[in-house]
Amino acid sequence: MSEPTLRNTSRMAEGGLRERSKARKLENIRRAARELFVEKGYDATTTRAIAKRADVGLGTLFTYAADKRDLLFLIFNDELIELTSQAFARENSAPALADRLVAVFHDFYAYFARQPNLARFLLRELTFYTQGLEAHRFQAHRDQIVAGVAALVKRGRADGVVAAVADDALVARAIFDIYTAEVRRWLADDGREPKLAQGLATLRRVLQVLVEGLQPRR
Amino acid sequence: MSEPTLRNTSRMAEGGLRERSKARKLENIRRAARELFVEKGYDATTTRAIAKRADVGLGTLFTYAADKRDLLFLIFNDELIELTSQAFARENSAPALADRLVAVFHDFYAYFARQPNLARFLLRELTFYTQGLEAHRFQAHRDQIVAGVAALVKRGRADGVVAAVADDALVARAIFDIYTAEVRRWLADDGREPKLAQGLATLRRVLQVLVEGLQPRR
DNA sequence: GGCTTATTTTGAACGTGTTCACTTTTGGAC
DNA sequence: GTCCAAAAGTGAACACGTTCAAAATAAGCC
Repeated sequence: MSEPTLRNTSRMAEGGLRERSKARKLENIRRAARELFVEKGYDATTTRAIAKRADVGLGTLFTYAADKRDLLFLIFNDELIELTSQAFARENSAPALADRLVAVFHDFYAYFARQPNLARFLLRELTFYTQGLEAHRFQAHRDQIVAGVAALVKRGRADGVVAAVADDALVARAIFDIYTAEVRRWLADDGREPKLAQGLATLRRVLQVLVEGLQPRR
Repeated sequence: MSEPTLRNTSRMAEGGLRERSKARKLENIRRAARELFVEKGYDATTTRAIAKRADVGLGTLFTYAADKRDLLFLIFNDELIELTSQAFARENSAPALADRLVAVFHDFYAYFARQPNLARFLLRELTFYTQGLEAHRFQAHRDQIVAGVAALVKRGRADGVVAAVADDALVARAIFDIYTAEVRRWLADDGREPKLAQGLATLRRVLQVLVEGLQPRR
């Protein structure tokens, strides 16, 4: 009665009906959440509204994301990862290290400037973001940025523009620290519309302090 | 009929009944909130519990603080301001600038290590904290820390341990950027109990990168 | 004292994020 | 096709932060 061949065929069926419908639901949720977050902002978007627009039950949301914050990163992790690979892909050989760094961070600044309100929530919610289905992915992304900066530093040594005593990872850490602090300050300062050029100019000035160092020349 | 003298006396009466009872209520709320935040943490403490312990109505809370976050800073602004003046008051003339800086930030690290869970919330909630009755006080406190660091840098120039091209304020900003980023990382990394010595050692290493600079010596 | 006005207090009511006991759907065995 | 266990979906229910119209209280004036 049972036909092994047919059974196999139906079994595989592009991952099965279940998986396909799960993927479709996830995509619906993604789209609905992105639209609403961008339209109304993070706080003003309710989980009920997301569920309604995605055409799923309210409870279903929380099988795809641990909580509302996780829902935010479900969306923006993708964009941030894409953004990071773009930022580091571009060739970049300015004579000054500070300019090479600013060129990389420019992409992040531009991305945040496009949606400053949402960016503020991103930066706020990522603080001590360790629990949640998307949290690990975000942490990995973060490490990748630091690794990219470290690679840039290494290349800088080869080019003779970097001659730090500390190892590349530690230098990258100092650079990343300054970036994270400055991007926060930039978005906090300019109450409503942050100016891209101004933010990058300030970032460059502070990075330049790091490049030059503080101690007297011997 | 009316006696001017008496009228004046009753009018002043140590600020009047109303003001005294307001001050007493505020003190009750402060105490209740501090106890509960320390006992149970920020999230687990409900505004209803604070109101109950302070022996006031629920709505009354929100005439003394704009929201729950503001309630947190109503308490910790006092401690942080006190902490800051202590941290900068101590005499401090180590030969290396990095050590002078670490000595200042040591007090902050120690304070956070004492209550790491609450510290995480403080650092999380202070991101883009501009609205609320206590927000302005907090921002002022923040500026005071940066100003203190700038003064320390200035003293460093006099002692010959600092010879940066950039002005003091900019140098202080770079230092403060590294501090804020590192203290966050420290509290995030060590899942449960952050190690004070380890955190300070890491901070020192990153600050040392700034001191030494990145560019080749000529 | 009484009377009026301004200030302060209050908790019921609202909208929210999240949970969980229950229902529905699916995949596979016979 | 029929059945069963497992997986996925669901919304009523809960606990919470916050608001606001109404009540209570204090101040000032005669």
